[in-house]
Amino acid sequence: MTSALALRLEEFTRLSSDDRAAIHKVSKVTRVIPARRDVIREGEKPQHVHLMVDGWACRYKTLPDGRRQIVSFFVPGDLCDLNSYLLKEMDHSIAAITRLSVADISRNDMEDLTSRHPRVNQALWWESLVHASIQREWTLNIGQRTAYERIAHLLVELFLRLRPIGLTQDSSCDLPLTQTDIADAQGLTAVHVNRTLQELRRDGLIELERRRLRIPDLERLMQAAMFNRNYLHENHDGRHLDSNE
Amino acid sequence: MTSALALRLEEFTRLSSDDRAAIHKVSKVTRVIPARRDVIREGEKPQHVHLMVDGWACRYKTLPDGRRQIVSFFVPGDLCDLNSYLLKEMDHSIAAITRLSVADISRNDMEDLTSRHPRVNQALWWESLVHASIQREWTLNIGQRTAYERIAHLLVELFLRLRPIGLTQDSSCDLPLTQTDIADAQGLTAVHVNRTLQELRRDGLIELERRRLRIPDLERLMQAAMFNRNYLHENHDGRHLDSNE
DNA sequence: CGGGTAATTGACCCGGGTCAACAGCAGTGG
DNA sequence: CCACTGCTGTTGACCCGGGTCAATTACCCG
Repeated sequence: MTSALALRLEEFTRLSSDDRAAIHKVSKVTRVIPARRDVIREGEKPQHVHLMVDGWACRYKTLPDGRRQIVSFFVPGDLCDLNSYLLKEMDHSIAAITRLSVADISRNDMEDLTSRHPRVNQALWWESLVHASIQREWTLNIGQRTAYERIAHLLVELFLRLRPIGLTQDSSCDLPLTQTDIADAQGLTAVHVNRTLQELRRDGLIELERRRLRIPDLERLMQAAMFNRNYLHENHDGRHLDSNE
Repeated sequence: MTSALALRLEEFTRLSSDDRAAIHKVSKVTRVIPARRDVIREGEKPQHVHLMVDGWACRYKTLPDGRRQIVSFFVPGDLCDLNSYLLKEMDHSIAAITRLSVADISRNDMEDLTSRHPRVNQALWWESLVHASIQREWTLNIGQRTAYERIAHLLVELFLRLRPIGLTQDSSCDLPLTQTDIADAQGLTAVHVNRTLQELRRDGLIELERRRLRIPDLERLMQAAMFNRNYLHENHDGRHLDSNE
């Protein structure tokens, strides 16, 4: 079975079976974290690259008075901060949303992987550029979109991120987020998220219950969100690489 | 005279005079852009790394209906997206705020610099991690802080970023942003920024006129902003490198 | 069945938005 | 030197999206 990371990187470039094997080797689960527990906390010293093998997680920051902002979600195949060992301490925390299987990859293993597999190396950098781009889109999202657009946008983004790693079925997917999670991610309150989700349902844009999301008409939801796919830098089969040299 | 980029990188690590010379060579201004003009636009293909040599710029994104979000500010010594040539097209635009001198660095020159100067290479990665961290802090800022806190936070951040590159004088600095710029960056309206700046002045936290900012008591302003310096990952003299191996 | 978390609802409120007028000031051209 | 233009900053009156508080109602799981 192909690892989520390999599937993800193949969004950008074609990998050899050798590349895939190397990725597989590095995707070995080293820790299983119960839902709602921290993976690593602000202030700690980053030692490893964390690869999400299975389950969902989020990055969050808090203010002294307890206000909390989720700044990103992680799904399988995502990894946090390639080079983070350069930093003295974490500026944020990472928490499991579901039960989470993580591969803690050492700096050495990472260097092995990237130096022996230039294609993978490049794909990893692409991955981190995409994450930076997502972060910018979130800034736009929270800064400019209305609650209705914001939530629609988030749902589309997550759906599109789950697709290449095989975690969607047709027009639906699991969505383990609580309304409070969505609220913390979008700078809203849970109450307002609840009301806005009802509006989205009423408008026939989504069906959502029991942690299960269905998007009857993706195009229409994207329109409601003013969703512009370009920020995800989907590449497919790496054709672009050849054309960009 | 030392280039802003070198000063910036020396926040992270000590550079040899050889390193500094290499940075200097790459900091040659290739373009001067009038204030308020785009440096590069969403949809274009990124060809170079852009190094801000002199003047201010911003990254922004827009929605189809014209809403605009500034997602970052650039000051001298900042560079955009080390590896952006991996992407097919820009997901955002960059605009000059003041008259702007840019060094467009080719992929080759970049590779020369990084392969021949490992210290610089590492420092550049640190730089990009810090930018990612700033982006996350902005998400927190817009998502959770009040207008008053937000603006205070932005002013502190900019002041602290200007300091290592020698663009502050004691407790003051030039601040070429208009109130509309601040509004677009913080998800507010210019009207509200105006009122909030007045509050900040009234509370004696800032003096601001004619594009000149003075912060009489930085500590107090930081407190008002709930400013936590850790996200800037200031390192000083690179002592940490030794301790992290 | 009990206890806890997540979702929902209602009543009310407020931070910040909108709209519109106006003032200050810099640069330009005559 | 002044009039003109255009941007930036300021102010006032009014409004609304989303917040707050608090009570219920599902669910979930042992």
